[in-house]
Amino acid sequence: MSDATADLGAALGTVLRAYTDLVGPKLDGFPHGARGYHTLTEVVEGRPPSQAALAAKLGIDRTMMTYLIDDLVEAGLVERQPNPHDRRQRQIVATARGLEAIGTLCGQVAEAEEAALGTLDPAERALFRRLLHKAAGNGPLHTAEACAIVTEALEA
Amino acid sequence: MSDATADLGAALGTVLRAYTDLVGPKLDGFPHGARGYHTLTEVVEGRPPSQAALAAKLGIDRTMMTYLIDDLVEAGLVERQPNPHDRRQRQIVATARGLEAIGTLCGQVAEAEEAALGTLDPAERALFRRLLHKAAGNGPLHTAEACAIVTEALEA
DNA sequence: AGTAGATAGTATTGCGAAAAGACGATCTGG
DNA sequence: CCAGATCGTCTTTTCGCAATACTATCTACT
Repeated sequence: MSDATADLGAALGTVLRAYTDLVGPKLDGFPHGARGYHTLTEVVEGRPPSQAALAAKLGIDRTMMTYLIDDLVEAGLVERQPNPHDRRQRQIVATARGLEAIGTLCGQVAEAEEAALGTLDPAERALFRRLLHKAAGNGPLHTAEACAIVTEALEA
Repeated sequence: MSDATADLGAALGTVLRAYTDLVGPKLDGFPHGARGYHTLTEVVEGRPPSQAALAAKLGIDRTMMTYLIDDLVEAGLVERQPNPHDRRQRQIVATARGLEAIGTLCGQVAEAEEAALGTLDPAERALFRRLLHKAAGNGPLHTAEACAIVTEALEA
């Protein structure tokens, strides 16, 4: 038994608050703040997703995704492209400007994230990230490539 | 550099969603859901806190705390008691019924929390909890006592 | 003492985000 | 070819939450 302390939720909330407090300001001008940034990140890695796929992945309603994509398009960060295989869907692809934005921001965001884990020493932070990713059901560190993908794409 | 993957927020959100999806139903009838439950938990451990202290700890506005406490009082789970040292404050104390409620629920909540960490094996879950608590700035495992405190108090 | 400023709790108001429902377009299975 | 499901969009409604204001009380400074 021991550690099943039943207050995981409270701690989770506290850390999430630290996250939004520290990361939020870095993403101030960004369309929908952290949510918009996460969306763009999700667009970059992997195949161009449909809006429904994005909504499912980010856990938001598909009716919201419409407006979110609207604003990302308006900011010139992504484009809607028809999917030839299914004309109901719109594939969301990042523009050059979108890649550039991530390239600029991901460093600052990573920095703020580190600060949000301030009470953990570096080794613990890395371990925490690893466990968190696994808990989120993402591949071991499959997400680590987001920044790499961007910088690589920018060079091309 | 290595692991500073800048998507801690997304993973955090995913895990939090799993948490609310699994724990939420268990706390369905509870006054303000998980938030009310966390509040009551906070009330039980440590000295009877003021409403402002609770609000600060849980990261919610003090204007909300009024209604939250109102509903907990109405449900007979806590009481407002004047603080003799500061007559502006109301000390929030748990009633017998409140203790009983936690005693009944904390097991179910802990179970649901474990499920929310489903992709982690038991050893990883314990480690994750430990790191999360430290990241949240709570003492090493100071929170582990909540359940223990309750069961102890119920025996008295 | 006495006054000014801060803090605790409460009541009221207004706003903005998000879900619900409906709709046309399109795909899939029988 | 038809029924049902899915995708994206639009409209409407709901509701949580913060901002504001007010009273009572405490604290600090002079």
